[in-house]
Amino acid sequence: MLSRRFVRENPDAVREGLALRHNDDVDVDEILELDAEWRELKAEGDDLRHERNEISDRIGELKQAGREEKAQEAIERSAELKDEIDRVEERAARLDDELHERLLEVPNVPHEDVPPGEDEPDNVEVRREFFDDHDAPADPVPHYDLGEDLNILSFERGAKVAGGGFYFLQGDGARLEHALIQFMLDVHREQGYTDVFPPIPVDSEAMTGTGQLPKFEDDMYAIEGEDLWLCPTAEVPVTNMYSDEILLDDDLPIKHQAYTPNFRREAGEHGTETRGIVRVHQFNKVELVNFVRPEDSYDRLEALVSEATAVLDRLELPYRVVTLCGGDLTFASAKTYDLEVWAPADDMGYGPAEGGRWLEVSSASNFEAYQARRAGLRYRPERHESAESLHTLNASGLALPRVLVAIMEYYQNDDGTITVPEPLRPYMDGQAVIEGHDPVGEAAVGAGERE
RNA sequence: GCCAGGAUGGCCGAAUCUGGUAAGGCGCACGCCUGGAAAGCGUGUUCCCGUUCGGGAUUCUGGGUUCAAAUCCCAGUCCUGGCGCCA
Repeated sequence: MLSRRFVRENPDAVREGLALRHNDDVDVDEILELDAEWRELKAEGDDLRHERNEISDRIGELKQAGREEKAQEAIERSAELKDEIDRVEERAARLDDELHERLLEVPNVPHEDVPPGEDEPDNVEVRREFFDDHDAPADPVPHYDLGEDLNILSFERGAKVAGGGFYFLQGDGARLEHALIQFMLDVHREQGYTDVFPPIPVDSEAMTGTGQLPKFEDDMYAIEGEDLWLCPTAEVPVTNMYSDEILLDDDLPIKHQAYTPNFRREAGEHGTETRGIVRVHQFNKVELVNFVRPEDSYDRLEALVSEATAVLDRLELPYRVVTLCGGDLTFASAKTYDLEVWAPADDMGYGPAEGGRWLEVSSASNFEAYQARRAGLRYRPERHESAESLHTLNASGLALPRVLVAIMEYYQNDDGTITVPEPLRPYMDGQAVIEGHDPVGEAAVGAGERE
């Protein structure tokens, strides 16, 4: 969250940031008024308390000296003050709570590099890789059809046990998923990342620390009867793992990677564009989380993008990097780059001239001190006596299902098989081609092909 | 789940029984001292308000008793140990 002091001293910067985001839910003037009123009441309450503290000290002295009558007078005065303090502070506390709640709903102020714009089409392309002589099949089958043809994907069975938006990976499909996870973890370990495996349920405090709560409650799965939510992204447990701690200057930068399943309700997000495994309720992801000194965070953001794209580079999948415009920027982020992989099968609106479409597989964001302030993440800078907020960043490295989509569509062969990208083969006992599996059960027998 | 013990500053730790200035140590920063350093001495090292200076809050959290709570009472959270259950 933004600090009270920052909002008080830079209201115009906050207003401009909101305008760039096309956010008109936040009323800065109202917040400033609340703040001014709260400060006035706090000063009043502090003065009253000061007076009462002095009287209280005197009572002790008078009692010691045996001057009961004087002491009794002071006790009466103290009781009067107590009532007055209760009145003033009750009002102050109400304003304080209100102010806190309002501030939790103020998004981060975008960095000056963030381009104007309302939505996806306004994002600015930074670079594009592997397009010059790409090797996509002429007429690729969409992953959802191919996956069921090969019996490596089953949506019906997923829906049977958990409902729509869940799916089974089967046989080589599941193997490819495992291979990708291990491959990504190995790539990032080479880049200096330390592995962590976090708890999957997270509490409300953690969700508030990274900014998912209070605004985005509807996107999360809640666990009934507990103050717990299913992890929507490893960003939540990993960023909060050092909450309310003070790290040493020597500890920084910290680079953690975490593989976790992620759960999102995605209410109202179903349609042709999300068919298959492009937008599902549960997906695996390797997440990169950085804790850095404030002065290093923008250099780190650039490096983070390279660390995430290294996976696509090694897989030789066509992709591009875009800078998100103000309107597309997420709540807690000051600047974000999206990594979009090319899925050639479905020619949809959001895609390159070659056809197909862009699929976001990672968002690399600098949150500056926004999350650190909410989560209580601090460090002690060298040659400073007191602790201050550090900066946090994260990027997916990468979200699995969409990478799987890209592989299935980009590396599919004319005979309906899929070539396993070279770097993944060591993780699949050297297997080079996914040929699919025979269907299981009576449905297979009655499938019609035989005379 | 049951029983017992515990939670004090960046860290360690005293004060809790017996309510009245949160001791001391370590680390770190600044200053003094020094040719320079070490040692030593002093100041500082959480949050909030206010211009220096000051004031307020803060002993896990929330209530209560009291003129006054780290201290007494109630509830909760977490940690440790023991028992139980369990992949």
